[in-house]
Amino acid sequence: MSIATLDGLETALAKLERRGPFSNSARSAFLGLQHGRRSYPPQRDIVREGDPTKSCRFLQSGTLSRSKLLPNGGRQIASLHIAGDLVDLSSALLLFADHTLRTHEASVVIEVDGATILRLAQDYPELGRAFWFDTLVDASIFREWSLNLGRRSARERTAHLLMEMGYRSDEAEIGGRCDFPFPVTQLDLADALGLTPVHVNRSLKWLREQGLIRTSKRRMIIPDWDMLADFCAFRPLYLHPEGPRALPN
Amino acid sequence: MSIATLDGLETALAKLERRGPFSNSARSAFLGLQHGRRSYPPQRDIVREGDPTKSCRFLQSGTLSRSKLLPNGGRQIASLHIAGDLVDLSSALLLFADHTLRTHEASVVIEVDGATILRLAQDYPELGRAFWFDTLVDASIFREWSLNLGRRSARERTAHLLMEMGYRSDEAEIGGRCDFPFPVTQLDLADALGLTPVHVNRSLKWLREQGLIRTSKRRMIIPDWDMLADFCAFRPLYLHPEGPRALPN
DNA sequence: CGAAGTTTTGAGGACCTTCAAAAGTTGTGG
DNA sequence: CCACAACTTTTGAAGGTCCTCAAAACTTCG
Repeated sequence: MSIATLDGLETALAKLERRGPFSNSARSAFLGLQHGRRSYPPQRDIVREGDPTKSCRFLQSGTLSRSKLLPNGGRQIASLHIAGDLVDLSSALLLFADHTLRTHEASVVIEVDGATILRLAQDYPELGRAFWFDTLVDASIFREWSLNLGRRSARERTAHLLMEMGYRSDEAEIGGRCDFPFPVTQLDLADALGLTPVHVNRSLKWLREQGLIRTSKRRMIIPDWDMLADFCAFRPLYLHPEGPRALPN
Repeated sequence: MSIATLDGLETALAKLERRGPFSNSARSAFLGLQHGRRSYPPQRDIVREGDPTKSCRFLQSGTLSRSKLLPNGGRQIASLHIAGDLVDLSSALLLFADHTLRTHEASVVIEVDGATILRLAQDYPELGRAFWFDTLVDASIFREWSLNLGRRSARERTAHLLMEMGYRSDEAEIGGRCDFPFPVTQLDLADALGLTPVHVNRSLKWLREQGLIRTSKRRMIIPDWDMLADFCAFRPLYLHPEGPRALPN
C-alpha cells in the first residue's frame, strides 16, 4: 500500500513500526484511537507558543514547522516535519506549548486526546517505548541543529539541513533522498538556519554553482549524495536508523 | 535533608518527584535499582559520540556537558548539566551515543543498566511517564538553545544561558537563581554559545559593565533578575515548571 | 491580467572571528 | 610556602562572514 493511500493514524503507525513491529493488539489499539482530522491552508498556525495543550497531533500529509518567537520579532524554526511525523507528541505530558506549530504547505493533521495517548502508553508498554523513542530521536535532531547553528558555516548549514530532509523523506517514502519535495520558502529556510533570507539565497546559489544541489520548483535534487555529505559532514547516526533497544524478556 | 547528603539515586529521584510525587512502591523500586558509582576528574570524557550504549547515567554531583564534534575540530555543547540531572536517560532506548558526555568539574556519576530502566518504566508506568517527561523537557531546552544560537545576539545569548543555569540551580537547590556555582571556563562557554572564547570574554565584560552580572570565581551572580530577564527575553515556560499532565483514572 | 508573494542582485556596514600576546589565576611539587 | 608550569582571562588590531537596506526580476495565483 502506498503512503498516499494511508490515513493519518496508519501513516504515523508506519513510521513507528519502521523501528520495530508491534504486537497485533498494540497495533489495533493504536489504529482504534478516537481522533479528529483537520485540514489547514499554507502558512497557518495550528498551535501557538503558550497555548494550553489538549491533543497530540500527527501529520498525515503536508509540511509543518515548530518555531519560537522573540519579542523583537526574531523567529527560529526548531524543526521541520513531513508526513508521518508525530509532530506534537509532547502535548501528551506538557501542559503548555513552548513553541508554535505552523503549516508550510496545505496539510492534514490528526488529533488525539493527550490523556488518551498516556493511557495507551501505559496499557501497551511497547507503544510507550515507541513514543519515548520518537521523543529521543526528536531531541537528538535538536542537538544536531544546535551543532548546525553554532558551528557550521552558512553554506554547510544549508547543505546539512537539505540532506537531513532528503534522508528523512527517503525513510518516510515521500521521495528519494536525492530528489524529494521541499516546499519551504527561502524566508522560512532562513528562520530554520538562523540566517537572513538574502544570505540563504546566496548560500543556495553557491551550492548550485558548485553542482552540489539542483532546485526545481518545490523540489530539491542532490546530484551526488556523498559529495554533499562530505562537504557538510552529514552523518545520519543522529537520526538513529538502528531503531530502539529491544526489551529482553 | 540537604541535597549534599543525598546519594545519586536519591538526588535523581528528588528531581523527578519535584514534578509530582510517586507511589511508595515506585519510589522504593527506583531507590532499589542496582547501580554503579564512578568519580571522574575535570575535563574527562565519560561517553564518546558513536559509542554503543549500555547504561543510563545520573549526575550525583559536579557539572557535565553533552557535546558534538565536527571533523574540522569545531565543537558544540548541546546542554549543560548539574547535580540531579538525568544526564543519559537516552541510553535506555538509543543504541549508540550521538554525542559526547564530558565532565567540567570533578563529578560523581551513577550508572544503571539501560534495559533495567526500560523494565522499570514498564513495571511502574508513573516512572515511565516521569522519564518521558524528563526527555520532553530536555527536548524543549534544546529548542530554546536553537533560538538562542540562531536568533539572539552574543550578549543576549550569553545572558540567557546564565539565567537558565541560575533558574535550574535554584530548582535543584544547588544555589539561588541569582547566585549559583558556575564552574565553566570561557572556552567551554564559547562552545556552548557558538562563539569564540574572545567574543565570550567581551560579552561577559559588557554584561559586567552594565551591572547585569557579577562574576566571582566559579560563581555567577545576577544582581537584578528581572533586568537581565528583560534584556535577554528569558521566559522559563520552556523549562515546564508546571510539571507533567496527571493521568486521570 | 494584475496583485501578491518569492527569488535574486547590489552596495555598504556591523557583528563576530582570527591571530597574537600579555596579564592573571590555579594547582603542584619541592 | 614559594616557584613554576599550566591554564584561564583579558586586550588589541585587522579582517571576513553575514546583515541591513533597497529594488528589480521572476513566479504563482486568483
